[in-house]
Amino acid sequence: MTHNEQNQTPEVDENRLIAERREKLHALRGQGEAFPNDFRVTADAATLLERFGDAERWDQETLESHDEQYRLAGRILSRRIMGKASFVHIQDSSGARIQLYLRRDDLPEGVYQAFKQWDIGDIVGVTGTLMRTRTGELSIQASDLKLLTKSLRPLPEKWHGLSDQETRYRQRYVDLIVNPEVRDTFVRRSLIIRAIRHFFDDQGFLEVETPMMHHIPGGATARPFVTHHNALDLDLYLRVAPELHLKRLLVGGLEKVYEINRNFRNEGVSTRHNPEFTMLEFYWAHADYNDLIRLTQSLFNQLIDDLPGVSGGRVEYQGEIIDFSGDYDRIEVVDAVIEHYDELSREDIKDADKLRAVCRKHDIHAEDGWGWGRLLMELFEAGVERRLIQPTFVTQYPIEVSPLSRRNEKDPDFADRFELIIAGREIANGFSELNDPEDQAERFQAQVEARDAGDAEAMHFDQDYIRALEYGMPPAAGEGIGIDRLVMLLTDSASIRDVLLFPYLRPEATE
RNA sequence: GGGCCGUUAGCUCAAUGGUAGAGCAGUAGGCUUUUAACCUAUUGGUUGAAGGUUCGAGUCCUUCACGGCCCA
Repeated sequence: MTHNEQNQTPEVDENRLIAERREKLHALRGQGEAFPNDFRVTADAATLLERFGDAERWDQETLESHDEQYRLAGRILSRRIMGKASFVHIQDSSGARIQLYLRRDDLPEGVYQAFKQWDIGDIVGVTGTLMRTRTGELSIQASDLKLLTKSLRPLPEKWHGLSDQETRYRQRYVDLIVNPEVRDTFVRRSLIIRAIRHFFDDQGFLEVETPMMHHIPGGATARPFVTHHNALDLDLYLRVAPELHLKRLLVGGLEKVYEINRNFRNEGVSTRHNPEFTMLEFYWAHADYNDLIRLTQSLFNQLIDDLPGVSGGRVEYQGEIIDFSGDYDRIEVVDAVIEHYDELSREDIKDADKLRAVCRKHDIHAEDGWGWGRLLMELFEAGVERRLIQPTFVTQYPIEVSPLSRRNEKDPDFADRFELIIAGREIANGFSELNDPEDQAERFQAQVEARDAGDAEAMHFDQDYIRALEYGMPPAAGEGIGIDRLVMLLTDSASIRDVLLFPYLRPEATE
């Protein structure tokens, strides 16, 4: 028995197709270097198709006189062998597919014979000139061809491709090879994140990195993952949010900071939740939540405008047209709830018994220990949130559910906080920051009491954070934007798994 | 956590409780402008796992695993 059960057992799914390819590989080993790395490309498929794609301007005659040699490397996706000539489609690093025309007599001695033994999935290097076929497809007429990597496993079928969701997520590398739209999604994700960085850099924010491993989890109400440091014999938590560290930086005088990084929350997995996910958080001294709203709106206006394929700030998401242009609607939580629940009036809002009764009436989950603030939010989430399709800033959240936010000066039971709701989902959450160390200590204490009463998501008391506030944190505002959910919106993806290269899945059953 | 659906050849899918099949891929042969190339022949299965019912189970029942969708 192996002493490391985590490591995979040897391959057991070796089938006949793989065995045949393995034999071809063994033959290759006998003929010299089987995995050469001396082929260098001079062109890529997308660029050639872009530049020479116009069939009128670049007809066969013009291409012949162009007479330039190109070297491309890519994976064979399909083959049509017609005796002493063949057509092959390869897909290269650009993601585009280009056809090769191979004629025995154009290639060095023996190359064509060797090629006929190669397989779909093999990676090849081709040297040749451009041509246009009788049916008008821009192709490369090969003068040389080299096998760069032998593929041992057959690719999914050329026509139906790979559609099994589980295999697509588990073997994303195969999904990326055969489903071009998957590649497009992740290219777009990268563009979005780059644009966000660019925006914040432009606004004078400093990108920082704060710890992923915390002694005291904090910054969000969520269950953390626990891990263990062996040498120090110490339990550590994977961070649920970077908030408290970023605000320590405000104390330290880094007054405009942002971080784009992973958070980890120990909760269920669904089409909207992955145990690890990417969050943007940014903090801005001498600004309040109204400044954040303005900044967020300009971020979204600009981001969506610059995105390829978007016009007029409109994006289609799952059949709904979402308009990101202009100013977004604003509504206070209380107004939204009163509007939606006829039986509630403004005077009832701080009446927990009344709210609890309304929850019961609408079959909304409510726990005994919850105060009016928490109940109000349950009513909001159950009845209102999913109806907010167009971007909407929902403002003024109860203090009970906002343990790190600054109190509203007119009604200290509420926080100067907002969430940006789009397509019925929370996309951003921001607020004026609480920088009163004594108030913060009391709020931590309330969280600890909730923990003791059984709320596993409640926060811990972070003494060092209080100490930092006691040195004085400048008045500030801060915000978090869920990158995965944003990318879902902007790639029309129904599931968070479709915007994560390697979404979390349970381990595959072994044997 | 609950409900519904799914898991059959490498891939995509069929198969009234009664002989497990097709297309693509593969293999062998033919074909020097094809493009889901074509023509001929042909290989390939622990039907997710384990039990049960039955003369007989891919199909019915139970449990489990994994996945999808919805709900909390």
